[in-house]
Amino acid sequence: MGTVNGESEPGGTSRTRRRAARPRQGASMADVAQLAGVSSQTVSRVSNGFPGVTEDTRAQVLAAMRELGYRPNSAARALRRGEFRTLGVITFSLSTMGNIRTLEAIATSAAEHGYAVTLLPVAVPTQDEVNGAFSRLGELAVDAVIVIMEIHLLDAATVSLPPGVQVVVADSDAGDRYTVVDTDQAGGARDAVRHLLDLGHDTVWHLAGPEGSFAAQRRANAWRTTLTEAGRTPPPLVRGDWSAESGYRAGLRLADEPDCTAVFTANDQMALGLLRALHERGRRVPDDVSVIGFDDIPESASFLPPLTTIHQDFAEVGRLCVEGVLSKMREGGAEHGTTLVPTRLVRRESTARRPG
Amino acid sequence: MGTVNGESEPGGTSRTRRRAARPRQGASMADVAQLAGVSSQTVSRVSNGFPGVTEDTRAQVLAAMRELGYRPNSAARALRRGEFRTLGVITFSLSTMGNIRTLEAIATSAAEHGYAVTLLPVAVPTQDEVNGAFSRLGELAVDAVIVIMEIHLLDAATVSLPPGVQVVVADSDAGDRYTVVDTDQAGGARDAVRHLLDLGHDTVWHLAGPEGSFAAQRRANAWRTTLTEAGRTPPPLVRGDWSAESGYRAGLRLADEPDCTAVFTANDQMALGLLRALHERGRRVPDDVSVIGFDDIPESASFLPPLTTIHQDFAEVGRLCVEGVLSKMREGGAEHGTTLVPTRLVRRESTARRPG
DNA sequence: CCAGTGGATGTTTACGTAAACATTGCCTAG
DNA sequence: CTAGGCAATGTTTACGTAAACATCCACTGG
Repeated sequence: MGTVNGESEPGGTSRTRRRAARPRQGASMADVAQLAGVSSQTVSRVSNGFPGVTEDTRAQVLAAMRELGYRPNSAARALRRGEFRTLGVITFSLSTMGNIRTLEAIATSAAEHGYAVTLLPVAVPTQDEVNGAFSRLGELAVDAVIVIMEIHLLDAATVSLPPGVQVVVADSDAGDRYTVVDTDQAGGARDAVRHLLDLGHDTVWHLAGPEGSFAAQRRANAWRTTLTEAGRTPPPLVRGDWSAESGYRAGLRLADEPDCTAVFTANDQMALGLLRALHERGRRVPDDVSVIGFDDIPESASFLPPLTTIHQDFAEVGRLCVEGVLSKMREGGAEHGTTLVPTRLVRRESTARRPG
Repeated sequence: MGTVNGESEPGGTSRTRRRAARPRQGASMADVAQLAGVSSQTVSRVSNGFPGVTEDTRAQVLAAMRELGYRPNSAARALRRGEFRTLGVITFSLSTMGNIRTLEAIATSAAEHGYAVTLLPVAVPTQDEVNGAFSRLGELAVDAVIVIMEIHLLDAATVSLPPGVQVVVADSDAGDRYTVVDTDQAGGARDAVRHLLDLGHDTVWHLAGPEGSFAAQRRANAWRTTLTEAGRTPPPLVRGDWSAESGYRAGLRLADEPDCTAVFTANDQMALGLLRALHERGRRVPDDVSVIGFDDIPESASFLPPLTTIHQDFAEVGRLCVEGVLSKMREGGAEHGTTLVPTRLVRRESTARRPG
């Protein structure tokens, strides 16, 4: 390590020593300016694409930049401009496909706006962990934050944000306290139930997600409400845990319900398990039982039969999160509210008119 | 825009105007220092937990920090220290489970080392896009880069990194040109084949991944080599595209091969489809046909029957990427090489002794 | 009793950039 | 022909932090 410096050489100027101490520094504006024979301000103008520079001068500066391999120092930029051009994303693990797709869309959309994305993973969804993520945030180089997290975790956290840092929350329904972007869970569930009622089914069974999940709860509520409003009696709720395996177990039970001709499953994975159980029990889909899912994961088009489902536009959610947080930054807006992203019914082959 | 300034007011000092122009700035060290009645250097010492500060003074400074809601400005810090404490991750979309789990482990591990993670998504895996990501990187506030990408995409790219930025590549086999951390694909495939041979099967069929994938290629090569070394004749290769649907189609074909008693599938999704096809054709697993997968996705334990598979430790890959890149930064090492993360055979119920 | 020592704290400075202001020189209108 | 104006470029300064160096003071040992 020490051998690199060559400190034994006595004549080293302080400049040389500094360089040696921080070898990763590249060329600065001053270096480029000197080589190009202009002032550093002109280099800055070229670097930022500002007007007021002759074509000749610009070319000369660009040449010098290339020769020195100049890269603007983003720390100095951020310090000078007072902003980092970076968005922080707090998310509880990347375990669900929806979160990931949302994150991906956020990253892409942020890049389009010239923003980078910094990830703040929360390993365990405890209150402490979430609090920790938010306080670490204070020291982090971000201008705004997007939280992808169910609201009950956020609720528990003592959220204290650095001044001037805006927040948008995805996957939540706390529109009264935060700016929220979310899929229209209720609308999607309503469309699913209505689709089955329109096909002539007397009622619709529901295979719900776990109790802890607000998304599951909202879908279940909308299912119940829609049935009640249509004058039907909601059958007993069947609960899974989002997994295909839990859908399979639920399916074995539902296969034994003779008057069960239509099932709305709270996600596609559980629908997959359900399809398998019904198939094993000799209940044909869609001839005997219609099944509709939720999410429209890539595989659902390849299920047997291809699954009718409710498409969620995660990409749009991510995009709106970014736009929302950027506009809040510009306008300093503090007002809350929820932006709902509509779902779309995707008709495939797992639903049909009521038998008989 | 101009209306915000209130420029008509004549008496505004330049200081006031500056504040108004950048309202998001919080308290600085100077502010804390003034309130605490100490110098800003002392605040710096407290902020960084340096010794040489009386307990009294420290308490006073901390109180002042709390009162003003002081947060260190990370841009100024980065500028001063010459490093960002941030790792960049370049990845081609977050479409595969493996990449995501690796990314998650990277983020967690980086956080443990006091580093943040910035995401550089490459929307389309074209040469231009990859090049673009690498050049954007130059302006980005990162000290080092981890690339999660198959090597042929990286190969095509004209990779020019800013000086001093170290790189580690995951999911690749270019150990001669980069520092690589990867799952031991060949070892895993070999274990899978040997497991089936040990169970008495004459030979092992292989349902491979798509031709474009190096991971698929390495698994297929190891499959062939292991069979040949054991003196068996490799059956014709069957190719899928990683999807369950392609596994199902392949399964329908394999079900008609009477001497196919053992199949090594290049991933668990295809194994799922294969299981379904075999079930439909009345070929019992594992009684008639043994099936082994690769990856050990969470669902595979719930397949019917639970899938014997090769566990990939994505978390370990991510962790090693971070450690590797950090140690390269410390030591300025330029030497390349590949670190292999071992796989593990997970015995469940889809494999059994050869029938008859 | 005083020089010496070392811990606590203060002062100066530079990091690289870009805003604000200053200067130069050429072109045009009167 | 010259004042005025504008485009191109240069100079100064501050952003917030932390390293390096300077200072102060209390205590110790001879």
